[in-house]
Amino acid sequence: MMAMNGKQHFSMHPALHPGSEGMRRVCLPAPQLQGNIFSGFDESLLARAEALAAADIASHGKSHPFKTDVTYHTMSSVPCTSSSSTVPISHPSSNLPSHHHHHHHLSHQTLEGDLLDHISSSLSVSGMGAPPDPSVMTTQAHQHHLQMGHLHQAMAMGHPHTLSVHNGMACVNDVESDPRELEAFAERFKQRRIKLGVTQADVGSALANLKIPGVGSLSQSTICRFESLTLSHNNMIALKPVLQAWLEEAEAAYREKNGKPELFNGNERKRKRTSIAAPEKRSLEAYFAIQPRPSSEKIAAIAEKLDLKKNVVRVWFCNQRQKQKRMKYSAVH
DNA sequence: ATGCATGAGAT
DNA sequence: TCTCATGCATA
Repeated sequence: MMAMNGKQHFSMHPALHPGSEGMRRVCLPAPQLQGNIFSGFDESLLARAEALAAADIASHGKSHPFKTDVTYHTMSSVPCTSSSSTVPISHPSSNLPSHHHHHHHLSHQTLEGDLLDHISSSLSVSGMGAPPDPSVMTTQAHQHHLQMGHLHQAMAMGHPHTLSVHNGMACVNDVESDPRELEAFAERFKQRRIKLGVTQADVGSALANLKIPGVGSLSQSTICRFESLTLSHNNMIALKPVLQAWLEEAEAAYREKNGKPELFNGNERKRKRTSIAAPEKRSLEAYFAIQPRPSSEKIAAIAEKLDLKKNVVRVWFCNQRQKQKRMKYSAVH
């Protein structure tokens, strides 16, 4: 069940962001300086990675007749339907279909296997979704929230509720929410949301009805990710008060038998999503294992080898990094 | 529930 | 150009 989807209000990006003063960043994310250990010879490692990926494919016994299975559709962003263009449609379609040139000089001559050892180990690590390099994650996912000053302000005013600030030493003055607290809340939230018979999409739309300054609607995706804790720690912290506010209001309305005005629905969809074929994806993962942050040149090279658009590869790496950082069961629990 | 993408702001 | 918060489209 996840049929109806109808959200399109937005307008919370600018307000949600830190603003411009120094109200946040009490603690900065851990500086991820890794993967550079190979900087000297990552070129060859990249080549090896690909070879490894290929071997991996073979070992899986499902080699493909043609590796150029890239099945990306071109996205045709249809402006908007005449009626309500609430969507900030202004995508100048920054996707310039720069046709790939053919002049790569990436020597992928698998020479031996001395390096394969540690490559494969790192491969298996990242491939299995294991904790991504503790040196980068540990601190990152624990303490530092304070992000949307506006949001917090609004929440604080609307709800003298307070959550839990009984700590020996408070960071600054913000709500101290540890992972467990969030996890618990997320679970409660989902449970009660379902109890109310409201879908994730509904919640997202309904948020706009809260009239909280700087808070607009959210998508089903975001609500879903909140419930499953697949958002960054900061994001979770920021969204919690808002969702909590909604929950309280919704339950109050429920008791009064007041059906919440569900907003409207009516969204035209027209857009195809790029899909990277399994073989290519495996290669990307192999590359990522040894170099999560390839340079522009390397990205270009990889893109060429895999016959993917450079931008697609770049975005893939960005998303991969994000996933690696997202919460869930990070470290401290 | 998740993959690929956009955009604003930070570097 | 990257990071981060989010979203559309889709499995």
